[in-house]
Amino acid sequence: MQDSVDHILRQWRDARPDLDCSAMGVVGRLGRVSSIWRKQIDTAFDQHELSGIEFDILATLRRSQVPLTPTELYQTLMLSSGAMSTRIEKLVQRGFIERIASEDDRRSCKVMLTEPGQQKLDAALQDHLDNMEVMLEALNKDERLQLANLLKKVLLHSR
Amino acid sequence: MQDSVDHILRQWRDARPDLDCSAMGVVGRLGRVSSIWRKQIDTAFDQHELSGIEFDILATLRRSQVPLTPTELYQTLMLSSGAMSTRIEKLVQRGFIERIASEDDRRSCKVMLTEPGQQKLDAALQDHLDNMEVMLEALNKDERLQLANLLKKVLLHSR
DNA sequence: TATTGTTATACTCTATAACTATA
DNA sequence: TATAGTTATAGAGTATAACAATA
Repeated sequence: MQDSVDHILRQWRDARPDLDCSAMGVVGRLGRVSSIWRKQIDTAFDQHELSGIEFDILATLRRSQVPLTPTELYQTLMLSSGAMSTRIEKLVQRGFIERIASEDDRRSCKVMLTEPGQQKLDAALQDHLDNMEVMLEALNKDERLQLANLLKKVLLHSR
Repeated sequence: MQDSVDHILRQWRDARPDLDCSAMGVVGRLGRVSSIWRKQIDTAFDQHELSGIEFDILATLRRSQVPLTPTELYQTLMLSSGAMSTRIEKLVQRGFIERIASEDDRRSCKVMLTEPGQQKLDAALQDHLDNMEVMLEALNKDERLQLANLLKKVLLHSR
């Protein structure tokens, strides 16, 4: 069975038989899966009127179980402080989070999930989990574990 | 050995012990690897003053070995016609591609690599291949094949 | 002086749709 | 009428840096 990457690899073999393009078989496929999954994930978030980053902010707060500062959030989610401020403000306006002024340091604040924010996240999270199960349908339990372990190996090496 | 996704999974287990978040172990890791690799790939392209899409356009023309129409290019690379026109014009201005008017259909044209364009692509491609070898360092031959095959299984199921 | 968080600015990239020329 | 390709417009998202308040 041939996929789109096999087709590309064949074209390269014809056009540049001198090159070893085997790495593309891995990197190219991972990029394509990521792109397809990204769209599918965003479609699920769309139904809750959340962007991927808005979901990530709410989810980070939810699983931490404690309020976090904007600085902690932008460092965790690898965004600039300015981009995080804008995102936070939009979520505040929609009533999903609140800023709580710090008592020790009057420059700082903590960002906390509101009750509607938690409900919004929990609903989106459930759909997200269901969605991921569909995305993984092609693989059985053992293959999922294999894939996770190979990716973990790459991650631990990259860091 | 624990990676960042293990940490997130542990947080979810504490905050929402009722949920099965195991799919995140696969999908989350794939997203992270993709994001890390994407940056590393773009860094290599940057050194040749090419964006990822500009590289893709030149590479598509190179491995096809024949001129392609803008329509074929935007369908292959999944961009809008407008976005493709803009990209093509920039590459024409830099002398990497040329538009050849069609003789049969005067609305249409073919996009062809110039000699400098081919040299630019070949240089960027060599660096890209070297770069991918580094990205895959963590995995041996057999593991790379396993990873490619698992991803291919996902791809064939998604299509 | 340094740091926290916000705001203003400018930039990149895109899709959409209007548009021209041709089929 | 439909199609190929271009152009104009507007929108989303970002990083950067200027900024105000506080440490």
